[in-house]
Amino acid sequence: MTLKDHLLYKNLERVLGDSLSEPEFSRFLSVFVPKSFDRKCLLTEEGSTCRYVYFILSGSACSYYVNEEGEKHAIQFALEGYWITDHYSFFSGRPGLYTIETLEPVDLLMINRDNFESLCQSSHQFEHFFRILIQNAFTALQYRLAKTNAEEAESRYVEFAKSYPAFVQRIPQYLIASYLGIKPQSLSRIRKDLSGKNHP
Amino acid sequence: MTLKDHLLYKNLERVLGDSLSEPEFSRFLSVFVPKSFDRKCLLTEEGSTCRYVYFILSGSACSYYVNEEGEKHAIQFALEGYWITDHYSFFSGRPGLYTIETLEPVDLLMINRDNFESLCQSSHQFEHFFRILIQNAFTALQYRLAKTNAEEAESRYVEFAKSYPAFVQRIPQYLIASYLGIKPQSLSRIRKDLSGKNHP
DNA sequence: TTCCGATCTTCACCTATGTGAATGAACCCG
DNA sequence: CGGGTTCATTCACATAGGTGAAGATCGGAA
Repeated sequence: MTLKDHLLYKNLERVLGDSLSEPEFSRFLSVFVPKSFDRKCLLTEEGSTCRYVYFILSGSACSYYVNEEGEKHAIQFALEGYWITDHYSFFSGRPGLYTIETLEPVDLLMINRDNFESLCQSSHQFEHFFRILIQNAFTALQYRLAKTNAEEAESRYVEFAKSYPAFVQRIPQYLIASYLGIKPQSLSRIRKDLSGKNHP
Repeated sequence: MTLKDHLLYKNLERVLGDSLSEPEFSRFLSVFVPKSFDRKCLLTEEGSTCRYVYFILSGSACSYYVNEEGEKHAIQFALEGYWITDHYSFFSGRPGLYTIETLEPVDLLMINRDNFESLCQSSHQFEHFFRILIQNAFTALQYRLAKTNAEEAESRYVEFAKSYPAFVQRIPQYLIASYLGIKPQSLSRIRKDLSGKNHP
């Protein structure tokens, strides 16, 4: 089990290739703090500043927006190997818009704003990594929004289930429903209709 | 009229501050190609690779997704001082998902992928700029998606009109409707209801 | 094992938004 | 000018998805 087997190393390697030296990665890793949480813990809460970016090593978490009716609307799901934070709050320092909650017991690595910005300032390579990371996230989010506005709930669910089968297994359906912009009862109805279509 | 009055300089300055020297900016500017378009020109088209990132100097443009029914769904509007591209296609080199069309006659600057990537590789400062740029775009997009899923059409329109009054002036309503995820007739109805509320 | 809270399903009914068509206003471009 | 195209508005009606309530299921805590 070397440094290069680290889940975080593999994550960086996917963008930086093998130009990432072990000592450099070691420096990168050293500014992250490891921590574990039970399920149903809040990593950050709407209204409070979100002080960390989290990298999930095991377990799962979810960020969500709560509207005036108190309904949770999932923004992002994170399994092992995923990054998650309240970008708005983390980068602006302002009170958070979203809440991040663990869905399963979680092991993670966290980095605060100062360390994040010094990593980026001290190393062009790390800044490049985070540029690509957020660029990919942006691309995926834009596609999701296009589909949300252009397609019906049923086809959004079908595409979601096909693209993220692991989420369907591990994330409660009422959160998946909110991620798709519908109510749990509607998702239930859609799944019933679909099972009828698959076994006619 | 010096270099520092350039709309693009001001755009960079907002992120980089005055650490951006004139010679550095000059080098940045030199890899952009200026071009003008009439209204209703396609800068890039669904199915073709999007070869450029565009920076609008004057006029307006819109990127949109076309679903199977042939309906246009606005992704982004761009006025002077805005950046626009098909991120997916530009960065992956794959056939585009979106179409970008000018809404008014446009003057713009365009940069291709090779020049974009060499700028980022040759200068930590420029890579930093684009990291922040996309990070801000991501943050705004995430908020928009949260609102799309959590709020009704009327309040989405009210917030949109308040946040982007210039868009309401210059962008056709059927595109604003599609941006909000509704039909033009529904936006028309919403505006009628709102005018009733404002003048009771 | 039993109980309790959390989640999922189903149903009957409701409403926000979609649909299709008709009309009129605005605006190019000849 | 003038006629065609594009866009906004309105209306009557249709429907996808929401609502509220009632059970059904299931897993964890005692």
